[in-house]
Amino acid sequence: MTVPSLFATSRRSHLCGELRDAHVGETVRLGGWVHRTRSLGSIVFLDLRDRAGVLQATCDPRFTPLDVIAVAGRLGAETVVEVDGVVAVRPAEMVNRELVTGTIELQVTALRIVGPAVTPAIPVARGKDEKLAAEELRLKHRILDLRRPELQANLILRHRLLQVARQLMTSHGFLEIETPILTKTTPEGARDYLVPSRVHPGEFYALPQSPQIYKQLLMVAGFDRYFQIARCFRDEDLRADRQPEFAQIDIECAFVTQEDVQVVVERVLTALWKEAGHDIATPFERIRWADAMERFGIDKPDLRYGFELENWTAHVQPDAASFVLDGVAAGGKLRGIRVANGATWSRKEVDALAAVAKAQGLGGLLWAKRTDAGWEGQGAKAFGAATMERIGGVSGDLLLAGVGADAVALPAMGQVRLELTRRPEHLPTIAHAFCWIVDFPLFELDAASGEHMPAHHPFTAPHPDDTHKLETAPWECRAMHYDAVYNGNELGSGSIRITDPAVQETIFRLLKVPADEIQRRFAFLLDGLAAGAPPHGGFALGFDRIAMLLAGSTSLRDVIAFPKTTAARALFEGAPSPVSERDLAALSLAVLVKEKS
RNA sequence: GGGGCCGUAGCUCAGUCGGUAAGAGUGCCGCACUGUCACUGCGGAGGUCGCGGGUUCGAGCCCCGUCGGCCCCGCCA
Repeated sequence: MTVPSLFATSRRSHLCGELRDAHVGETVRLGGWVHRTRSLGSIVFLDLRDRAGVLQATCDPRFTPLDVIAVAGRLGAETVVEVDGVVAVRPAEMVNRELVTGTIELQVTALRIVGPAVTPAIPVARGKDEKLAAEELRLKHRILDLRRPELQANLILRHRLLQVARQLMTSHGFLEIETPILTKTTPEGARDYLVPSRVHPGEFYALPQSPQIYKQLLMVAGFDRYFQIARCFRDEDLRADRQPEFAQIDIECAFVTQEDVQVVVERVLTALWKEAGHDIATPFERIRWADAMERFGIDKPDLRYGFELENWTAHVQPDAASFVLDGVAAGGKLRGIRVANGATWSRKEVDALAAVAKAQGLGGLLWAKRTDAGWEGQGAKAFGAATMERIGGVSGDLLLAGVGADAVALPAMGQVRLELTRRPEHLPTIAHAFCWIVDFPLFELDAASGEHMPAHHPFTAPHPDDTHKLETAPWECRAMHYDAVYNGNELGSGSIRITDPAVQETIFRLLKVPADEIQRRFAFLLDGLAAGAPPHGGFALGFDRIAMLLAGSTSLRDVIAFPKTTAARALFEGAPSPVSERDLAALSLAVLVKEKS
């Protein structure tokens, strides 16, 4: 007898999928779902499935009562059964190498149907080339979809990652402290989910967009190192990598510098990647925000690829086309990308890239191909021979370029670069490319309103070297704000916070937040800062996104048990849904729009 | 708020130029089968072509609207 299974209960001895050669000869009792059946008449094979895997249970008249074989032969998929039997070695020629349990099988002696199942609306067991059901159906019949080994593996991985994060944080002296879900609007700038108060008619709680203010107050309260796997809610339009509710590994610590926080975050990420089977190197490369924009045209560069942006402005010669000269004279820059072996691209392929650049607001994408015969292409004409000479290139090169102000040309060329990295012939040079983006601007211009907004949130401390600019040139201030970036994905954001009430007031003044609004929204934070606040800072990691990346998936829905659709609906449970007039009245609410029929 | 793709049997899909009777695979039901592993063989049932309107002698196919799903922009860290 081997060691008893962790999963043994009064009704079973093991999980189906945990049995191995070492269990051969043991009499076991199992419970599981009928994954598939193969009835040969007198012999029936059942694939029994549970969260540990699939095991073949064999019903054979040599060891199985005939009435049991009869029942087994008519079992429908997804029926829950309990079986008794003996673990046996399979004959050598009957081994199934595709199953972890493929060298053994269960010789069934008894079988009970404990959970009859209607025919599943979408299949759980799938053949090798069989496609998944439409995602709409998978979300509607989520319990069936969740039975699929792939999603089981994803949620099991997610669990392990959560435990690793908790363990790492705890071992570094961080305290897990929960903060309210029913709270007050927070400063992230997304739309809030609101919850009406019954006892205070006309008043609403907001669900937290993050525990930002609470975690700062916990520092003021003396808890020194805090973390939480925090649920956050943002009422914005969704994407494959955005859900209306999501989890953050939320971190805050006192008496720290930016580097202290980064070390902790690097340790968390190292532990998480390790748990998923990857060894990564620390410290991560630090890239200043301004440099990231210059080199990659984006604040979350994918460092697995080259194609860095080049500044060719100084190469422009007087014989270049007038729109190039005018663009440069107006303060624009010439930003280019060099694609080795790109000269063989078709006009159609280049035009597709140009469309990407134009969609980003660039006037047009200039291109030039270098062949043995020399330069060709509209870009070569627009620049002129002298400029092309100075830009240089070797035969086979494709040069791509855009002229314009940094605010337009850099992001546009950054998107062109991203398109280049997506081409199948461009393979990543490394698997895991982490970096820190540091020295973000404190403010950014909001295109819609023309007003300055906090680049991160209004509690982010100005960079100490720029604090003196707060009065003279505030929009040039850099911030103590840093992002962790992985393979072109933003994993999280953090900052050192303002602890000087005078600086905080200056920021609010610059943002034109009216005094009464400051009082209404942030008094409890400002009072906290006045009550003796330690220097502090923190970070928030997007946990779902990390789980998605480590699961090798491209959608958050694959790592969330019950996710929402892109229209923020829950198809499985049917939320949101209308409520009765009575319920509305109790909340002193009235619905203005007609219900959809 | 905007753009794109999709919606035909339980599931995955085909359905040509608008034309007689809307098909396949799988699943489901029935029968046979003692070593299968996406078992096999034979037989059968199964359709509001998402929904509503329009054009037409005639619509799964064309047009308008609408609902739902996915992807993207805006928005959102």
